[in-house]
Amino acid sequence: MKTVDRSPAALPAREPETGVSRYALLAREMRQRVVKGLWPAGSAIPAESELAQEFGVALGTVRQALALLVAEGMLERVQGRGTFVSQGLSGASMLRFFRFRDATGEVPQSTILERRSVNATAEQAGLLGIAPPARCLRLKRLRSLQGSPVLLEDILLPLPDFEPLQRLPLKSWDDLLYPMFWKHCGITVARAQDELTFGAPDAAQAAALGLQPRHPCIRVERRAYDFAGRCIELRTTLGDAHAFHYSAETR
Amino acid sequence: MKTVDRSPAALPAREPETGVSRYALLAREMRQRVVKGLWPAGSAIPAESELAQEFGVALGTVRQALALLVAEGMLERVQGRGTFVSQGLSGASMLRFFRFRDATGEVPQSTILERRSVNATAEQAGLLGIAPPARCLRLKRLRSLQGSPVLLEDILLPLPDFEPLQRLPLKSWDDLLYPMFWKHCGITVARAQDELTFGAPDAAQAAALGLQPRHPCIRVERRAYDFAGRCIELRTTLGDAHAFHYSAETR
DNA sequence: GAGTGGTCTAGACCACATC
DNA sequence: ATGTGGTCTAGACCACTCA
Repeated sequence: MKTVDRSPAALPAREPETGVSRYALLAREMRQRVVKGLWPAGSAIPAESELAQEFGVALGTVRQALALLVAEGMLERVQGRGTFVSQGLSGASMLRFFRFRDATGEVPQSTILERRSVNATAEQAGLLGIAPPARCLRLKRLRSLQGSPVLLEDILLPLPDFEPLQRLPLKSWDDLLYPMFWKHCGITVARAQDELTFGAPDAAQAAALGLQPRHPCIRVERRAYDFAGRCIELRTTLGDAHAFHYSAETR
Repeated sequence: MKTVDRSPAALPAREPETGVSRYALLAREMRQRVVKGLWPAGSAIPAESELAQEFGVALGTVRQALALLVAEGMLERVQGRGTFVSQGLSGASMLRFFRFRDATGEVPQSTILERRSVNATAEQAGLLGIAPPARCLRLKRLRSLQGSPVLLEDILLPLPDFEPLQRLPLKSWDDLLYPMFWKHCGITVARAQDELTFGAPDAAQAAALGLQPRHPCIRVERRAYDFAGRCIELRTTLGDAHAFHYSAETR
């Protein structure tokens, strides 16, 4: 059987050395461009045809790489308009773990109870990937629906990345935190990992939530990451266990 | 600009009438073949090239349709071997919502406490899509780890589909239910929807779990569906809230 | 109308599994 | 050796968005 003489070059489907496919390499390169800020969040990336030309591959190969990054949540495609770098999670609301009456889809009001800079514990510093003294911004935040407190949050953000939030007047804080991360600190939240457990609040926590001491609560421990995979937030959220309601699908 | 004369026919990318793409139509057809049993669970479906020939489309179009069904969990592809119809969920273990000490990854032992045929309530019949008198098989089942009861389940299965389980000697029941559905009733569980809430057990339930009356519990309400989208199981599971532990990712 | 992503074709070669 | 899915090419046309 004769082989076809392809021009300009008959490249193998995979890198012979590493065994990594070409579209996977493309995806890796484009991921780097987002992480390094060459393609900022919200901006449009070059058209498929341009990318194909730049990387010297066929259109279909570029599309395969793009599909990977779309599945990861890093890119978003809009027919007729272009391909855009994701702005990251906007809310990732803790409210999805709860169901409070007469409050479906509503954004709860936020009150910052406390804002201090502290040294993270060794464990926290390890999770955040920062070295001692591991300076952090610590927030205590109460979230309310129709005037009633529903969630109490304890948030740890590494400094100096979140320095702008240290000075920002508490009055000008928004109800949603992640858009503020982006607006004031240029930080995008790409992914959040939540661990739910059952537990009781301490006396102060119960009081802040308007609950009896030792009232059963659900505790959500969150770790949030940026597109580089770096942990950029540690958060503990407490809410009334009787309001707990979560829906999970398996397939 | 001249158009290329493609043979044998220049079909449009979409059905002009419906606006549905060709690969979506292909996927719909193949989905039907699985639902109707023409392609039974676990069997290999025809090769890509055969499908392309049968449907009169290019290979890439077939691949696009297959990718859809793989994403749905209906098909599984194995390089070099072929494409197979999924056997469905094997476990979908309730244990993923809990963390009992010294028991990670272990399959809990199952004991059937009760097996009766009952009439479903109107609500249950509606969910199961069956008409009155809505005969069902009702199971009460205790699941234990290292001899200690951990989960109490109340399961409702529509008759006559699950008739074989009505007669099967309780001794020959397996620890996992879904493989039994398939083995004895030919029913595949494609998808399960779980709703988690907080609540207290009644006296009998607490006793069965070896807990104090009113001990805090997590309640899991499950609806399981086959590939045709029909609900084929209603289940309520109770477990100690202190053992509750769930991990959720947002991206 | 120009530019974007979405769909589709008709091939080719590569890597893997099985006999 | 044969057959499978996985990767890749170099085109074409379609549907959508926006200036």
